[in-house]
Amino acid sequence: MNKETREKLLDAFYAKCRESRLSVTPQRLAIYKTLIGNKEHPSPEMIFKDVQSQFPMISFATVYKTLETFEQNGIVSKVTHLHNTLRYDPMTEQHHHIVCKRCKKIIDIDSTEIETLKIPSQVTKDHIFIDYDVHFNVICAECKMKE
Amino acid sequence: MNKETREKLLDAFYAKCRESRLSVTPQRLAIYKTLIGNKEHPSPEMIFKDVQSQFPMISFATVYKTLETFEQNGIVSKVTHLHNTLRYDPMTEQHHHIVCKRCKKIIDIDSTEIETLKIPSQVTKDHIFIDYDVHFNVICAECKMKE
DNA sequence: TTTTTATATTATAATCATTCCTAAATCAAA
DNA sequence: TTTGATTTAGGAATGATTATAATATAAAAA
Ligand SMILES: [Mn+2]
Ligand SMILES: [Mn+2]
Ligand SMILES: [Zn+2]
Ligand SMILES: [Zn+2]
Repeated sequence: MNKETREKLLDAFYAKCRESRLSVTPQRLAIYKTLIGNKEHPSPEMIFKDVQSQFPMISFATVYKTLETFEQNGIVSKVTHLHNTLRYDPMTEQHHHIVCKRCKKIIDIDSTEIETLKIPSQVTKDHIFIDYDVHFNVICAECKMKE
Repeated sequence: MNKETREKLLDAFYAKCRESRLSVTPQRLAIYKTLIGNKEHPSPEMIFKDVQSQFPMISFATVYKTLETFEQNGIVSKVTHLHNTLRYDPMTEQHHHIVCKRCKKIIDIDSTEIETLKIPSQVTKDHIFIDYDVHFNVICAECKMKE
């Protein structure tokens, strides 16, 4: 990643923080800098270790909290859905799901309702393709009402 | 769900167990029966509670182990991906991922490589649609080599 | 049917990721 | 600068999952 892209992303970070009324603390900046250009989709632990080298006093709780805050303000995104517990399905044929972000309800999608994706060459090229899953993230009717 | 469908699923269960050399224990049968026709995509805890009512001595470990065994033998499937730790992404624009089932490596897919899905009416009908994610599950080159 | 042997189960302890808590520190608005 | 709100560090607490080891059981063999 070149210097200008980096500068631009940093500027955008400051802008978003201002917009969202988030203080730009040294910890937050360090965490964000660790993420810029990071293609690993890192876990909180990886980020913690990374930041720790330049910032020995940082705490785990800060990393978790900061990432959560960043996500809520559109500064980073989460790759993992339904993270807190395992969920099983007796239906083993490929099908896809609607997932409520609030209550974690999972609903099957009618297979006829969704077109089949062509597998990108990037997938087949270097890897053994197994299958793919689509999650439609929503706020369900019940959760919508509760607002 | 009618009786015949149920019978058929149970027969298939016995067949799969025979095929995979899995003993059909009362616990396994009870767990499978709980799953038949279950549309909730239940967690191990939900399954445990359900089975417990007819099988008071069952242990949590049995439920976990059984579900894992079932999954490895194609008897049930897991809805949750990348379940054990959170993973973050500095790129907030919608894009999709290749995920290695073994090492949990996550790779971005070139947006130009994948067509856009039409949002099924089932999704928009009752829910507030937010976005969707596609995970291509693979065994990556490195993991393939290690075999 | 009995014996045998591998496999499965239970109960409990251990682990791991994540969240909670609180006093102290820091930020930014006035 | 003062002030009030926000953020942090550090450690304890929680909750999900996994490991362990002794006992029980299923199913293959005799
Ligand atoms: Mn399903
Ligand atoms: Mn990504
Ligand atoms: Zn909901
Ligand atoms: Zn891999």
